[in-house]
Amino acid sequence: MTISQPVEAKRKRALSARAQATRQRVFDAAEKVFAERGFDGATIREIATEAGEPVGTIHHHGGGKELLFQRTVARRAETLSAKRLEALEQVLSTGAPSLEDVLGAFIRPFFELSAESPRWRDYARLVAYVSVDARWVDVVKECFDTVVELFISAISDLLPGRSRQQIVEGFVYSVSAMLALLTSQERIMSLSVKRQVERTQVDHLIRFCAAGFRVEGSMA
Amino acid sequence: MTISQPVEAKRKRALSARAQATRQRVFDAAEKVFAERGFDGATIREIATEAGEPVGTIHHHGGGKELLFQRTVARRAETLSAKRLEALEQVLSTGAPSLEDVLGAFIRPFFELSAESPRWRDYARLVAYVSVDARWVDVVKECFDTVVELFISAISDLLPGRSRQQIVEGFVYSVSAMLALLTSQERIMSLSVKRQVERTQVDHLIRFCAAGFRVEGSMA
DNA sequence: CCTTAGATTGAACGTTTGTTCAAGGTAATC
DNA sequence: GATTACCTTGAACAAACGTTCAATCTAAGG
Repeated sequence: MTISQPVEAKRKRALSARAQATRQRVFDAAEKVFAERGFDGATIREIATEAGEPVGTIHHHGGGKELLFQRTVARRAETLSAKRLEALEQVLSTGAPSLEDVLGAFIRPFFELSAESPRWRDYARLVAYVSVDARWVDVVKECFDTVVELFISAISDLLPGRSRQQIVEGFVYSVSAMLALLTSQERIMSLSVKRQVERTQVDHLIRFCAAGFRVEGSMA
Repeated sequence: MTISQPVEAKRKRALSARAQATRQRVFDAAEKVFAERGFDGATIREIATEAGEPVGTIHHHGGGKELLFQRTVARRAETLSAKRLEALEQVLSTGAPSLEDVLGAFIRPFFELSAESPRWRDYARLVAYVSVDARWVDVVKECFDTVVELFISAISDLLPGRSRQQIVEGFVYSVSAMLALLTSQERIMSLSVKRQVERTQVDHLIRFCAAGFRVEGSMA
């Protein structure tokens, strides 16, 4: 017996260019359909139609509906986290960052990506969906908690004396407000006039959250 | 032909005591299951099992899955709206209400009801579910917009000079933060220590939102 | 070249889905 | 007490669901 392979058994073969393109079509379609209909409302067959692939292919690349969903959420998470981390480091390197700077480093990247591509808008809605369903808490933790922890730490440094509990609560409020602006423009619009998320709205959101963080301590 | 009925054809007969009890069992079960699994994840059969009724009864009282869902959302809406309205009038009658008073009149009733009964906690989760899904915007409007309009108006009075757009945005952020506290305690807890929504957390939420509203105008 | 692991395809399977319906039960109304 | 309208019940149905699988094709490794 010749030892033609390392002891660690078999290595995964790399995806061919065609297979890689197929996989991307599958995940793009999954992202769109999951964002529109949620996990339970989406069907493998609708994803297959959207992707222009037969149903078997969805299962082959996705590994079943549940795993496909988790992978779809995870797929863009690293890109988003990297952008946030870069923005945070940029802001911390200035020496004396404001609360608005730090919150902006978390919030702005998502809006920038959303402005670039409708796929990122789908992803935003998907994340909002995931955040409201207790069933995916572990996926959310896996995807985002490392970076969230760094931001919580950075905010704590800016607000000495606040308990971790208070910082976390403020952060949860900020994230839910961010997702509300990312996804429920329709509701804002139906009660108002505008047609699109504008820079001023993101600025408003950031100021709103920063003020909320700062107020802690006053009042009975 | 004797005119035994008014021109307006047939009148609905009142529900018997038994039928009323059955209907309540149906809606209580629907509320619980919809809150746990969402619209698409819930099944009529699980609702039937939860209610201890045969499947046909669910359809009879609910009028089909979609109508049952809408009715389940609407069922408690009036109670909640009435409590909010009462609190708002109470606060406005004092002459010089603070922003915290007005926001508290909107936010506190939901937490008070949640503290009273697990059914209201189910309802809170249901409302959170509904708020994130564009498919139910009309239901949300129908159920809540009248009262929301009054609160927006009251807040506008307290913050003259702010555009309606800004007030609406702030209100949307506040509502999403409120729902986040109502439903995602698990997430707050997993990053923190506590075990229950406490009065101090509701106070914190209200101060957070009020500060966000007030900050508008400063900063570039 | 040959070999072989993976990718592609779509028909088929067993469940579960929301809904329907006809039969029987209950209680208001005259 | 007869009539009538509604409630209750569970079996039955067609459609849609996620998944499986054997056959076929593609292309990388030797």
